[in-house]
Amino acid sequence: MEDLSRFIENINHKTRLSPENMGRLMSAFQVVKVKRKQLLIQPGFVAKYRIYILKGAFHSYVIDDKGNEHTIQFAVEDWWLSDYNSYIHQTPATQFVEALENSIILQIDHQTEQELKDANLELATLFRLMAEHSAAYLARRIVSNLTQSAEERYNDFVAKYPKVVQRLPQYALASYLNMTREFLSKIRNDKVRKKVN
Amino acid sequence: MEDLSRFIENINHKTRLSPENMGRLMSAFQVVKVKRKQLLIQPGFVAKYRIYILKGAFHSYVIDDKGNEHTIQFAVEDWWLSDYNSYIHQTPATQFVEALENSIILQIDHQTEQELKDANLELATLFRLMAEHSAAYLARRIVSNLTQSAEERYNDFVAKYPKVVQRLPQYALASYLNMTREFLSKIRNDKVRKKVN
DNA sequence: TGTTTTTCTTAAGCTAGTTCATCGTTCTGA
DNA sequence: TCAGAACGATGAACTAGCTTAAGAAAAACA
Repeated sequence: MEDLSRFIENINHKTRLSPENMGRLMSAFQVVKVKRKQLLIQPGFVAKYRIYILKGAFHSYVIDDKGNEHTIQFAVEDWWLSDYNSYIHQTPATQFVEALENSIILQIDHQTEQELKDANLELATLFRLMAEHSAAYLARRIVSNLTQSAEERYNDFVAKYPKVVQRLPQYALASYLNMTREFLSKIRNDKVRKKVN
Repeated sequence: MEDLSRFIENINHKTRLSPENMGRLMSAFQVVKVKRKQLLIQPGFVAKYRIYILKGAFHSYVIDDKGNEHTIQFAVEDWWLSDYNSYIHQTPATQFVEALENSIILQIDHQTEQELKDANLELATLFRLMAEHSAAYLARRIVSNLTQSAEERYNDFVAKYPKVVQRLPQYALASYLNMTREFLSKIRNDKVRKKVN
């Protein structure tokens, strides 16, 4: 049996649910084990699930016309993840969602989520807050992309998620930060050299 | 009196409201006239209003450490606008929201919106859908920034919003598309030359 | 445990996009 | 209606970040 205390805390941190609603919510999710490199979402298929990570790490990415991979999003323990456009609008996905480690997730399918949203005000509020927080987070990321240099974006990411950085493959972090892996390698090693001198 | 038919349509397009809820929603907004160059939101102040544009055009922008202006968002007729982080979390804004033309807007203040969200499921659903659509839109923009070249971003913008382009100052569009005004000027004129040949 | 595959580093050459400076044009507000 | 300010075009010099290539290190897995 998995430990769901942090999941419950995550929900309660957004809005207080009655015991009945919390129970209803909990039973709407199913626990799934996922092997490293396994794909949860693939371009062309509609994203059926919204995912919460109990253990492990994922990234979502697209592959552009030239065949280059671009990481759109990371997620580790206690983060939510999906192909947002595909899940919300129930249209074919454009992103891959892939496990970076052997992982354990909770997933809720779109239909069930819809029923919860329509069930009562408390549950509707929960999902409204999730969407609002997502939008606010994405807006901050756009500002960062428009205003910061590659090195600043890297420094900020390290400052914000020092533990996460060590678990991510460098090529995925580089493309998430909108630079090549080679350039990220250079930034990191220039930094080390400065410290030594 | 302003014509609110397109506003009503905008709402109905998201979710069907009962006549009572539509009335309640409508009376929560106030009509405001705004002069060109007037600021609706300024860094340091909490964004009090969510804005719907009846007539006119706005952009939101930040000013970075070096004093450079970066347009974050445009909005014309029938678009919604605010400093999303500031409005949702009621924290001090980081963005300016400025009228590009003499405009007429509808605005709802955060407190009133909160009351509507808490009033009943139908209104809660409306605001949930607005947040979900915002998040999905922002996610698409992030993908575009990560995968496209400057010229591709420009071409896509023109293809999507051909009418809007003509109303925007070029320097604002350039920074929205994450390039300098000079480079956008070059892209445009290279394009003209190609057509001539 | 060894071998295969994936990831990371380094460096040289390159280019998409920037910076700076100047000039012509178009607003705009009094 | 006109003077000042804001905006856009252009070109030359520059640079942040990319490409390519090849070897070293690390991780995966049989």
